[in-house]
Amino acid sequence: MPENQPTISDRIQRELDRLTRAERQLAHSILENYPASGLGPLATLAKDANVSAPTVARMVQKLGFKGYPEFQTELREELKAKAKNPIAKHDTWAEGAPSGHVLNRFTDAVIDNIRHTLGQIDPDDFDAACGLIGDPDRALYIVGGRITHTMAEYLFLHAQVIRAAVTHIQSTSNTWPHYLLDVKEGDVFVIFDNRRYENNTLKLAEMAHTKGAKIILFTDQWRSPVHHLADICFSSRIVVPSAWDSAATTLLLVETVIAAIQDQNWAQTKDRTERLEDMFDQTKLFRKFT
Amino acid sequence: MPENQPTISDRIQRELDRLTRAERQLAHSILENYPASGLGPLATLAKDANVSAPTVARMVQKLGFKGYPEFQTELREELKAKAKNPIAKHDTWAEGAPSGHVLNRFTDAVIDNIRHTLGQIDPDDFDAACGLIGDPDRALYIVGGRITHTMAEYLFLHAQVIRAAVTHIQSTSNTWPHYLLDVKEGDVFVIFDNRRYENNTLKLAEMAHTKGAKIILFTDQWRSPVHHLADICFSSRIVVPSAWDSAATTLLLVETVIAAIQDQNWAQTKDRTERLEDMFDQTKLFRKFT
DNA sequence: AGAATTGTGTTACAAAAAGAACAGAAGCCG
DNA sequence: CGGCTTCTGTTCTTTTTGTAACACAATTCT
Repeated sequence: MPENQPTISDRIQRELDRLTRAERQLAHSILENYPASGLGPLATLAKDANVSAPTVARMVQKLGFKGYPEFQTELREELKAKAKNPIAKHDTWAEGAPSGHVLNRFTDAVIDNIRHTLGQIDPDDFDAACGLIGDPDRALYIVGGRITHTMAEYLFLHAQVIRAAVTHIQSTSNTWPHYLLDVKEGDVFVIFDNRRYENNTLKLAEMAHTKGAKIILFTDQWRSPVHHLADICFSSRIVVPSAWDSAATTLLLVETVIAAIQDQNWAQTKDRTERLEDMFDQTKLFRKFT
Repeated sequence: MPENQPTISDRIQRELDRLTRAERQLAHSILENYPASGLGPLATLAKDANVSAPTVARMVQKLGFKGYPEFQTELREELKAKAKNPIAKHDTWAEGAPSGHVLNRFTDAVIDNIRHTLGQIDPDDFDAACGLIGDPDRALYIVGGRITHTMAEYLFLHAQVIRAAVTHIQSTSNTWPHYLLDVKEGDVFVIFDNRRYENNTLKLAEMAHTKGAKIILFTDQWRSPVHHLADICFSSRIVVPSAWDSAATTLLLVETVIAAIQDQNWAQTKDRTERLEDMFDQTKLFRKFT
């Protein structure tokens, strides 16, 4: 007896399309901390979602309840049922999937990776790395390998908005030596290298090192050989129940770096973002007439 | 501050001796199905416990609350906190960094995103999606936009190893219409589209849809307009303390999909991997002699 | 671009709930 | 056993809360 009565949360999601803008906004607010927010007074819920009270009343009726009180009553019933259920579905991420489902196994592993990785990071290293990456007086080179290339590109795309003088190098390409021509002492290399470590990447790192560039390395728990040359090294746990490795933790670090350097150079970022938007707009206009 | 504030349940139990008969009766009724019953109207609670309404009001004041509404508010807060803490017990992820450090703030947000996202995924949808993506009889097209392009590429790189007939399309490129020439009914499109949703992506989706292709969409919590055309839609929470959005959750899903379809087609994957290794080796040999 | 439709917030009203005051019941002392 | 204290339920008032009606805003369609 899996009692798979659709929960109110399910119902909201299913009707999401049929809802209007304000109602959707409200719906998300409800799901945000479900079910607690739905159990408060209507007005509070409305305020939290930045919609008017009647919107709440209307949506609730759209969902098939007679009124807000009835909605709350069913929410409480649901909560009661859930509390009664002795099944500890608390260690399950995707509710409704057995705990052995790949969704749950994989997520478990990734969360674990994150915890381990973050636990080993020295905040000072991190801040120092952000200082280097965000420093507009140093040219920034971002290097990725075959798979890590995606991480490199992700960082590149964002760094490009935040600051000038950013270059993205694919170590797998034959053309990378060209990029090294202009490297000066004090320039910064962000290098991604996970197993299986790539020879090209190591060569590139050596050259950069010789030229006196600072090297920040993102690697895995076993550490790329590049780490001997690196000034700062972040190693992520990347093991997951799969034939491949996970880049999720690395991405988390990259995104955090982005957030940090964006804060650090906020004035500049804002300006550059606006100019970028302008240019996009112009592109669109241009397209219109073609 | 490990916030080991005693829960209201604790408070009730501790005060149990100081309560009178009717109040104790009520207290037990509250604990019976905690916290659901306490979140309903006062009168209901009174009736369920076979006491009068003022008894409820009095007891609640004895527990130190100003009135019943305040009691309820705190109950809701407690519920909210509880829902947040299935694993996020970690006040700080990066030990040694203050909890306000961007490393901790960001990680918190991402874990939260993961939790929300996974909680809303229908495992059947997920399995269905994997079935389609892994089906070697259907051509697979992977589409990304400006930023999501990195996700698309990540999936592409792995899918390519697992199966044949995989194509990676950048919706930002002008050349995408060419790729649609050979699309047949039953082919599969995996489309990534986060805000700000891209018009090109929508157009592309429309064409694919017209041709009778199956569409699997990875989008954010507000859902790209493509979702009207999608057969299966996964929406990730992507909000983080940054001017940009987080792709970490999306990546987690993508990696899980990869793990799933790799299991599904293990024999094939193994074969292809070996052949790929061979080819890499040959490349290396070739280089050796140049 | 204008008209019709749909969605949304403000106001006003009705219902309901919580709190206060009171009166009756039960237990506890002399 | 009667008077006192403590507890409990009923009634009434005040406040809060939900809902309905309206008018304005946004959107869509023609």
